[in-house]
Amino acid sequence: MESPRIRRSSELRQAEIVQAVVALAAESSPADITTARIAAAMNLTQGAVFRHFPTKEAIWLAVAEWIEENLLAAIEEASLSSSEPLAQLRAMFRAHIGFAVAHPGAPRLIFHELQQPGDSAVKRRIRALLGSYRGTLLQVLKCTKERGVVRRELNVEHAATLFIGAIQGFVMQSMLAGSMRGVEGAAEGVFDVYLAGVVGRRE
Amino acid sequence: MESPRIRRSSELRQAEIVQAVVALAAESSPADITTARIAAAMNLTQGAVFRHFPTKEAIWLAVAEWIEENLLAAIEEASLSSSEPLAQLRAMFRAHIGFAVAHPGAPRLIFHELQQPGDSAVKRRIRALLGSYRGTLLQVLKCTKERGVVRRELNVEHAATLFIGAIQGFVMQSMLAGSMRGVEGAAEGVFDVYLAGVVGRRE
DNA sequence: ATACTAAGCTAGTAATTAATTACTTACTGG
DNA sequence: CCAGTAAGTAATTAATTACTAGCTTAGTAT
Repeated sequence: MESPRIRRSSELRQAEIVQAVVALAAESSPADITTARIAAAMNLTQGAVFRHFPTKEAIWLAVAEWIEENLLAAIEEASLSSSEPLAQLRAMFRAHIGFAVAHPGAPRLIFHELQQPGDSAVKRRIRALLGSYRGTLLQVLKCTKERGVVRRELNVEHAATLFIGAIQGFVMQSMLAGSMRGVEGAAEGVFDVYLAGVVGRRE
Repeated sequence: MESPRIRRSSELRQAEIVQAVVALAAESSPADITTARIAAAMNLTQGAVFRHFPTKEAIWLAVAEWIEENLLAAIEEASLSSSEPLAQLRAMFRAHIGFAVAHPGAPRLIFHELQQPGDSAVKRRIRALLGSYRGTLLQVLKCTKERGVVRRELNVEHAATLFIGAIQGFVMQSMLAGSMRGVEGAAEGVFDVYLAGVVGRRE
C-alpha cells in the first residue's frame, strides 16, 4: 500500500511543483496554498519542496513564468491563425477562454498576485505578461482600423480594456457557478456583443 | 503623547471595524488583513476587537452586508435617475465605477470571498448581492429591448455579462496601475464601446 | 457615594506555516 | 565497488494567527 518513494531530478520536481500549484489554485484560494499542501499533492514531505525551490516566493515566480509562457503562446498562435483581423480577435478570445477553462487556477493566481501590495519580482512578471498581452491586442485592433473593418472613431485602448474585461467577467461567472462548465458556450455570445461594439455597424 | 483611550459603544465599534477592513483592503490583499491590523488601524488592542464581533468570520459577514447595502443602493438610485433606459445604464455604470473608486477594497473583498471554496455564510451573501445586481441590470436591458432602442437580436444575458466584465476590467487596470487614479475618465470611453455593441446601430 | 455594566488592556493559548537541520538513501561515474 | 552527490525524511524552529481569560476602568443609574 506504500508508495514506492520515487526519486526525481530537481528539474522535473520544479515542473511538478508548478503544476501542483496551478491545480490547487483551481479549487482553493492561492492565499491558502501552503508548502505542505503542495507536498501532499505530490506525495512528498513538506521539507522536500525546499530542495527544489529556495523560498516559497521562488515557487510563485516559477508559476508566473509558466503562465506567461503558455498563455502568451496560445494567444500568439491564435493571432496568427488568420490574416483577417476580426477573425484574429475572435481566435484570441477563444484561446484565452480555452486556457482559463483548462487551467482555472491561472486567472486566480494572476489576480491574487496583483492584489499584493508593493513591487515583488512576481508582480513585476505578471505586469510584464499583461503588458505584452495588451500589446498584441492593440496591434490587432489597430490593424482592424487601418483596414477599415471597424468604425473610424473607435478608441483602441478602450476596446482593449473591454476585451480583457469581457474575459474577466467570465472568470467571475465561473467562480459564482463554482465551475467553468458552460462557460465556453456563452463566450461566443458575449464576444458577439463585444464585436458589435467594436465594428459599430450592422452587416 | 498617549492617546486618551476613547471608549465607544459596541454598535459604533462594529461600524468602525467594517470601515477599517474596507480601508485596509484598499491597500493590501484581504487574505492578510489580520485582527491585529484592524485593531491597530483603530488604535485598539487586538483582543478588544473580539468584544464587538464573536469571530473573524462575523467581521467578514458584516463587511459583506455593508457592501451589499451601499453598492446596491447606489445602483438602485442610479437606475431611477432617468426614464430613458440607455441613460439608466450609463448612470449605473458610473455609479458602480464611482463606488469602486471611493472604496477600492470592496471589489477585492468580493473577489476574495468568491475564491474561497465551499459555501460559507459570507459567500452566500456575496452571491445574493451579485444576483440582485444582475437582476436589476437585466431588467433595464430588457426595457431597452421592449422600447426598441437596441437591436432586436441582442442577448440580454450576454450583454449583462459584458457589462459586469467591463467594470471588472477597470478593477484589474487599477490594480495594475496601483491606484484608481485616472480610471473614472477612461470609464466613459469604455462604456461608449460597450454601448455601441448593445445598441448595434450608428446614430 | 456606590454598585453595576460595558469596553478596554495584558498576557496568554493552540494551531498553523515557511524554513532549517541532521540524518538517510538512491543513483552514478571512475 | 565504492565514494560522492542529489533527493528524500522526520523533527524542530521562530513567527504569526485567531481567539480567550482575568483583571481594570470609565460611564451611568439609583
